[in-house]
Amino acid sequence: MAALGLAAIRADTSISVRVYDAIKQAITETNLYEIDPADLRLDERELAARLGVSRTPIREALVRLEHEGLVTSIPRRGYLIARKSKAELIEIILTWAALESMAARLAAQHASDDALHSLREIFAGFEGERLAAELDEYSDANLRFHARIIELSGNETLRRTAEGILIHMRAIRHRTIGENQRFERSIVDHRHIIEAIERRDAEEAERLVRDHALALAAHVDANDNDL
Amino acid sequence: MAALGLAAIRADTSISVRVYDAIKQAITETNLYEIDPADLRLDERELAARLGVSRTPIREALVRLEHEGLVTSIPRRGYLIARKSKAELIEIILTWAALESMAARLAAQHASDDALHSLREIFAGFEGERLAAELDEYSDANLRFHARIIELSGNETLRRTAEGILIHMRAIRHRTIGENQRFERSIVDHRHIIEAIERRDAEEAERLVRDHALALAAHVDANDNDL
DNA sequence: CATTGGTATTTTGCATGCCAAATACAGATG
DNA sequence: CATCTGTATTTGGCATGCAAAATACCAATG
Repeated sequence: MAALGLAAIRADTSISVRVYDAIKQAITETNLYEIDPADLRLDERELAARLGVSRTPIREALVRLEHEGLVTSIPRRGYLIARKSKAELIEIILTWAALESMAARLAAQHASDDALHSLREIFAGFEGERLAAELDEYSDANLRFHARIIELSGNETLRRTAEGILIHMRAIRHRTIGENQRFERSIVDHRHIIEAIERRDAEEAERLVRDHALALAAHVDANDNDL
Repeated sequence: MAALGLAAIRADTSISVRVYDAIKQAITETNLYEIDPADLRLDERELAARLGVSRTPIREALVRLEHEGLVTSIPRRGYLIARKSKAELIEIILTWAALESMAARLAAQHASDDALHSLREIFAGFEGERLAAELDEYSDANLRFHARIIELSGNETLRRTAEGILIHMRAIRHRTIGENQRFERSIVDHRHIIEAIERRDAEEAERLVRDHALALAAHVDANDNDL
């Protein structure tokens, strides 16, 4: 009986988490900086009507999203999609730098060789001229690389903490990777990071990841004045 | 008219946030590791009755608390106060180490001299024998010190991210500070950290804060086997 | 006596209704 | 014509009701 190895069926897709996912995805896919400010407003009743549910799960989802900083609540006025100022974007990058650099340290110390190998695979196929041609795909790989370092730390608390910030990093990457020759610098940095982790040099891996992120912060600070 | 300097009255203490605060405080003040496991259960109706409100704000508060990791939700079963395993406590300390060390770097770079001065004031009066006598107060000062470093970073995103972890740190501190001669080591570490920040040595401040936290993690790992 | 099957009870998840706060707007007033 | 005031409308906050899921309990059966 117990030999069957059945996985528990999870009917845990409650309406409120589906609403949460739907709103989160909608926000992620929208370029927040090119839409009418009036569209930033999230009307409970309208959301409920469009998703075909009542207002209760909508409100629960909005409470969660507010906690992640994706929406802001104005008491008695409702919810707005949160646009980040340039100063806030820099704060986000620095916070991410803190978490990812610690993750790199932990990954170098504890992750298995097999797990580390997955880091190289992310960039497999992105060599030389292909890089510039498929910038969009590279930008995705870029994000996956940094998220993977967090995962390799094996620290679930760290991962969950970083998860709430990753979505904001996504928006930043898409807006900065295309500029000048940042991707050349980027791919060199990544190789050095991988090498440091693979040789189990925790201090160096931590330092490289932090400096890589700090450079991004400095870049956003110097450019991107249209935020 | 505008000369009166009136502060906007904030009726923003909605019931749901007051419920949130009340439950959070109740959890914080309880020694989770010495109570009957049956008392870990949070009954929506009971909470609503005891706080004199309906279940709606209770649920909103619980959703927030779940996001912070203070309670866990079991679908269709309700909410439980989350007890942390020893492994989870170590994860929490390492995550805190990541955030606080970055905060120390930023504080050394950007905080004003006046602001930095507040770091010394926290430990004013804790000298020599008074230390051992009033361990409880020292433990509080200890926490305020580390929280203050986060604040001095001037990074609001970092502060909010760390806030959700601080409450777990509180539980850890209370359980470890009393052991052997940790507080002697602790107060020396703190002095070095303050000095590094004051002399604007960002790299060293970051390193000292991180190592201080890593030492705590190692201590919990080696001792505290009764978790 | 152990185990299974069914029923009652408890409890969460969602829907809906009401109320109060905030805004928008129009009319009045100087 | 500008401004102020009162009213209507919109909208979020909370209470409550209902249904489904999960458990607890009990009886029936081998």
